Amino acid sequence: MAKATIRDVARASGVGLSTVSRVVNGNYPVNEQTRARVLKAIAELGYVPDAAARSMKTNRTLLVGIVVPDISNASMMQAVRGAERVLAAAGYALMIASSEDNAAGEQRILGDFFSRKVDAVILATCQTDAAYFRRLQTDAPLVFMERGVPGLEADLVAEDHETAAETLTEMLLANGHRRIALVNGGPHIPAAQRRQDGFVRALRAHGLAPEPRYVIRANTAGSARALRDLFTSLPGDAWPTAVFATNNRRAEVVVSTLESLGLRIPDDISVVSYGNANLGENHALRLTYVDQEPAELGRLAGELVLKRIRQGASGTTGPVRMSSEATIVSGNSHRRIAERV
Amino acid sequence: MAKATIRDVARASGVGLSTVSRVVNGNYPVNEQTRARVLKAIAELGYVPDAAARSMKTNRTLLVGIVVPDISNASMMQAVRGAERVLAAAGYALMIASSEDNAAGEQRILGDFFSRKVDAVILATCQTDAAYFRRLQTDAPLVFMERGVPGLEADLVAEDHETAAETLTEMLLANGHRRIALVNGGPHIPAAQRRQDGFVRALRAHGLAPEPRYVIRANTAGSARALRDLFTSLPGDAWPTAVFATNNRRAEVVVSTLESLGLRIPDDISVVSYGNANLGENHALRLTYVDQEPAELGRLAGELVLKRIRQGASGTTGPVRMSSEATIVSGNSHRRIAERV
DNA sequence: TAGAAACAAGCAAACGTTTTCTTTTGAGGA
DNA sequence: TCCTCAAAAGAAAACGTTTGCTTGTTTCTA
Repeated sequence: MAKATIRDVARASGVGLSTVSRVVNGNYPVNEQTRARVLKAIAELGYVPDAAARSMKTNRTLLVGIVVPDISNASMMQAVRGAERVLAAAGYALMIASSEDNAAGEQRILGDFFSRKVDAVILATCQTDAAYFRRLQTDAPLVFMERGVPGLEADLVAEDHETAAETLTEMLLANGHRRIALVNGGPHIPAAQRRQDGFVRALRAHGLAPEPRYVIRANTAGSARALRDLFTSLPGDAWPTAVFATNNRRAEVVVSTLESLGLRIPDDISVVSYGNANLGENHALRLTYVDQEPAELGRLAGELVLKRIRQGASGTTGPVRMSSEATIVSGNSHRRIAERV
Repeated sequence: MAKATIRDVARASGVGLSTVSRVVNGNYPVNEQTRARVLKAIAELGYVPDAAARSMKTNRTLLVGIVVPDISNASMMQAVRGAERVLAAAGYALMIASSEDNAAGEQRILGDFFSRKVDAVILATCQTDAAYFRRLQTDAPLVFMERGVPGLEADLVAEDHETAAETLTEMLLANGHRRIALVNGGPHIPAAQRRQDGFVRALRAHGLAPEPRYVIRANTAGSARALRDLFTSLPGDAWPTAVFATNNRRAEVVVSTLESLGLRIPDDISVVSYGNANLGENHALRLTYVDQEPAELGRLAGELVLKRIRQGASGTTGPVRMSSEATIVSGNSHRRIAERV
């Protein structure tokens, strides 16, 4: 019961090696009777084809590598799960490694993956060396997830921050809000910038200009302070009627800051967020937010990878950019207000 | 620049194939001069050994499979991360797949892993078929994580629920508490039973018997109701002075139930928990809890796997059971009370 | 100076498949 | 009855390594 090889099966069923191979792979016609004999032998010997030998001949490993900055980050892992679902269904297994948000680590991992001849790689990169990736791209399909590389022509699957933020802002505007505060991350964060662009675009579409006083850009702790300052420094009738927090951590501090100022949500002020925040089991508030659906993102990445693998070197369609559609989950943290003249 | 083989390197540097192999693997002495020549050729051709061919000869893939029920479960993934760290350092890559808490899925995955000749498998199983696993064990080291299989002699890395619960209870007792309520899951959950055993053991060690009225066993929603009933049905001087919630979800409902009863934590009642609960960004309460340290668990699993791989078939030490040490994180949700006579 | 030991490096045989090419077999048509 | 043709199955050559065995070249000892 050590390890049965194709040879053993051939001997046991009295056929040649090629016949066994054909039965296993089913890519050539084989007589029904002999097929049955072979299958029986396979079952009896518990034969399982050796993946290494097989991929040496076929040059395919049925292996897809995936690199993420942090393997314990929940949203990343949901994306991985989405990708895993579609890849596993197609017979691909997933190799995973975490770069620990470290360019050197990422390169080490990619080197390992490529020496293992993965059929493709999904990559949430933490570096921006376009030349490096251009070299890699020639070896196997490379699909970027979540973060792209400036100046690199490559497949990218990422949420559409701008449109999502625009849609959410749109909704506030449609609910009569005109003075909307944006609590956003610093300008060096690309995603933050894109979300702000969407926010501004929605305002502009309504003929409004973003009011600089209402736009906060700071780290999470700074955001809390700035928001408090905003409310304490302005007269009540100049207060924003809604606050847009651009990520979940910010949403949490926004809620607690507003509550500590004695404002009730949504009666006194509406709050919406990009991404769902955890307000705690007991909080009655259910946030209105843009659902990021990382699993959907992963699914897209997985399907793109499959497509690329099937295309092979041929039919080099140009790089593709895909986004999951932004959906808004409506909670009870916002309300319609009377439009002011 | 297609794909350089060892043959190309040999030709380019004017040596035999074996010499190149020896340079690459460094397991045989080779003249310093020729080694330099070979290394130069390797660098120039961008030669990378083919993992498939290599593992066909060596029967090692440097691949470890890991199966979890849910790839997006945070604590599982922290464990995976812990394992990944130590395995990556030893040159092993990780194949991951999620069984979706489904025995058939798990077997499909394991079949795939074994046909890929993984060097070992780490498994958070969701099935209990000991015979099935006994067969698998002969193929490659199999280390169970978190959940074991009754009746199976196998390596198991799991938290020591009993000791951890005992230690936490111990701490309450040392703080003068004598009437401690346990809010626990149903009896069919093995981990719940073990935690309760630890709880009881600590009480016994102090000459106390568990008071049945104080022990709640129900699902999360039922726990909330039962706890409320407990307090409304008992006279105030028979109330527990502390509540031990056996998991994070329960801790959350325990806190909200107690608060809704008008009890202040920790002034009126102490609360401790097995595992950290998320009380929300804004809650001033910081729970006292047993830290489960899943990453540590993963690290242990990874190291055990490495040990098993190194042992090979030889030195079959009996199956090992390891646990991470239980550490208590002390928050402000409990306090010392005056001992009663 | 001759012979033995020590060291370097090459040859070739695996490892377990897939696949091309060839052979065998049986059936159908003339 | 013979020939042709299709279908089925076998033989053997890869795929890119590792490694046991062998050969060739030094260097040291006597």
